[in-house]
Amino acid sequence: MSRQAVTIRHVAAEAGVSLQTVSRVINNEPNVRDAVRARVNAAVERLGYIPSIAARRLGGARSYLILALNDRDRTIEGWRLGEGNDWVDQMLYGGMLTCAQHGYRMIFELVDTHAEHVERAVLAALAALRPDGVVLTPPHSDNPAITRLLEERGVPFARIGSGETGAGFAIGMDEAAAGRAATEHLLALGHRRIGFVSGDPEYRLSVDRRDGYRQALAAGGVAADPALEQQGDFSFASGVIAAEALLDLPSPATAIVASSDQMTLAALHVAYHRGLRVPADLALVSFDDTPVVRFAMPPLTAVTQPIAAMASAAAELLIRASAGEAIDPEPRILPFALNVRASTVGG
Amino acid sequence: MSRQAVTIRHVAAEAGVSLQTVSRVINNEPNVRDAVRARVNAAVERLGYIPSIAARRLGGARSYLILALNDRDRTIEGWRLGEGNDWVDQMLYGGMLTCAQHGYRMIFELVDTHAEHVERAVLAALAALRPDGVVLTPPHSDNPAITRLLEERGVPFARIGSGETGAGFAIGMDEAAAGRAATEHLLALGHRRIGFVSGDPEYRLSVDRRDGYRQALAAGGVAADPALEQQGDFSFASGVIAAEALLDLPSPATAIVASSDQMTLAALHVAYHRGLRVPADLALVSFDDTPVVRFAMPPLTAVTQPIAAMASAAAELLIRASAGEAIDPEPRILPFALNVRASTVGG
DNA sequence: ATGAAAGCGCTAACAT
DNA sequence: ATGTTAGCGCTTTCAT
Repeated sequence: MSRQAVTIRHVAAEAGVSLQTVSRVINNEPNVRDAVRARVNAAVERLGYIPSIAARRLGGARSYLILALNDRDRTIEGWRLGEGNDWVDQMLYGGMLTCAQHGYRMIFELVDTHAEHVERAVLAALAALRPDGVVLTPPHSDNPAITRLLEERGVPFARIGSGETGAGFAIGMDEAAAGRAATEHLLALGHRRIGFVSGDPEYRLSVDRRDGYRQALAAGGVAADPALEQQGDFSFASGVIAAEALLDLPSPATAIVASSDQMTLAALHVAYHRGLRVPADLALVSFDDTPVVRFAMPPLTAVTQPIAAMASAAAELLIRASAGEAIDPEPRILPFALNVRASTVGG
Repeated sequence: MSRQAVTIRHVAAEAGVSLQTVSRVINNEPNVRDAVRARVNAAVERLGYIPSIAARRLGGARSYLILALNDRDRTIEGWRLGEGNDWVDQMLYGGMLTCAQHGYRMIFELVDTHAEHVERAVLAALAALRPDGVVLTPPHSDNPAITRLLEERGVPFARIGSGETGAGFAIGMDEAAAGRAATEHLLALGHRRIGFVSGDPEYRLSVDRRDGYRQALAAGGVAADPALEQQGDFSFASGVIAAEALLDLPSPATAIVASSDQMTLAALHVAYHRGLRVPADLALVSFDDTPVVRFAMPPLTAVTQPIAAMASAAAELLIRASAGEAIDPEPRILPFALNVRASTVGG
């Protein structure tokens, strides 16, 4: 299939108008009489005409492509391990479908945030694809090397999971509020020794969630104990170490909030091996709410990130922005949910 | 960013050669002196030149795009439910990375196999993207409306999970052998009343797996009992019904092979509610080996589909085929694995 | 409201 | 071995 079956030229001939008129019709531009418009649309329908995205990009200013950039190492590791992390799926769920609704396509790429030449990788994708917009996911969302480059180039972009102001559309959830909600839930259940396992500090949300935890303790009149705060990196292994530490304290934690499902699963694992009952001896609250938490024994209470909704909002904003619409640059804060399950109540 | 920053023209000027020579160098074509080639490559490097994929498609015959087509309803349902099905992830894992290695990109699209106009949807994607190859996944792989269309158009395509011969590269695993292996595993453990829950009959593999089950029983000298064969559709709900039926038999099943993780999880669920111990009272073997089986209690013995490997092979074949290479049309049968876990042995 | 001409960044076919 | 000439299928001026 080297030549396109039906081009704008065929449609123009079929409808008896110029190429330009066909172009106007398929792009919903003004200055076409209704009768002509109908005639062209009929010809498009009859011939089954679909514009070539390559030609549209080359001729005009738009590519009808939205580029989604994910962290290479973490994404591949997730795929390789098959831990059930569905970040990518949820992003596609929200992003792809919204793009499709607007006649756009989402192209998904992996970029290594740590490479000396992040810029090279991003520039290569920009040059090859010339997307109308770029969706950044953590930790790219707060990577100044990337955001600066996009800003310089004038490419509209969205930062998912970032509450920071600055160039690009920030779309996130209130991570601190989520940290508070998780902690308040445990306080309401009567817990006073609540441990917190934070995530990779490279991720801004790791700090925000921990701050929420501290706020909730303070508001609940519970003195902060630095020993109850452990540093993790989202991984199962780091969760094991953190949980061991929290349970080895002279006055051990009776509840743990961990910043990722894998770390919470690790805490569950540690509890099991110590003969602790969950939630009776140790209550657990997780973050992310990936599928595995529903299959854990007991199922885990967890904070849900609205990933699909964030991706959808990002795509929508970028498409409107690239169409020249002026858009409110304020950060969009999307609601999270705390799904209460048997790791904190009943069981 | 309406105009491209650096084009082939800039490179040509920088290197002091014609556009054509630059084109030859970036496409690794012959008839360029080493000295000139080096000069051009230096200019490319210095300017950070990356060819526009749109221009390449328009000018030449190749788009450097591989299109992967998945079933719309099932994929979206999987995303919505968040059951942990990682088919899409594994496909991207194998497909995207292999494409990237060859300078290609994989574009992922959803097509409803049931629509009266499947052809319309596929044609639209072909016309808009003009991919160099198409990867079909079940149930598209065996959908004649799609394969015929691709064949007519001369678009190279691969059929993942299809053992059937015909146009396109068939890349699958030996589903019957997998059904046999699962059954033999149970026979070896002494089971004689082995139930089988098949998947959606629209999927060819559903039939193949069941045939393998029958073959293993026959080879093991166990008489087939039609009551031990239940029809499911891959879903949890259908698995519950099937498991209830198998356990309600006058002579109930002591082991069940179910054609999807969700159906096996359903059987586990039913067993739990009936107070049956797994594997002591009921042994379970699953198909797919998605992440959730590792988190089930007990973890499930399961057959692993080599999805990433199949997607990788598909991408590789299509890229080579679109480069004009003559390729052996024989089906590629990739190895599966039976991961033995506590739902059949020990506990 | 419509059309004609030019050109986007590349590659194919044809020179040389 | 290298350069020149035409397009590819659209959108963008600019005319009318």
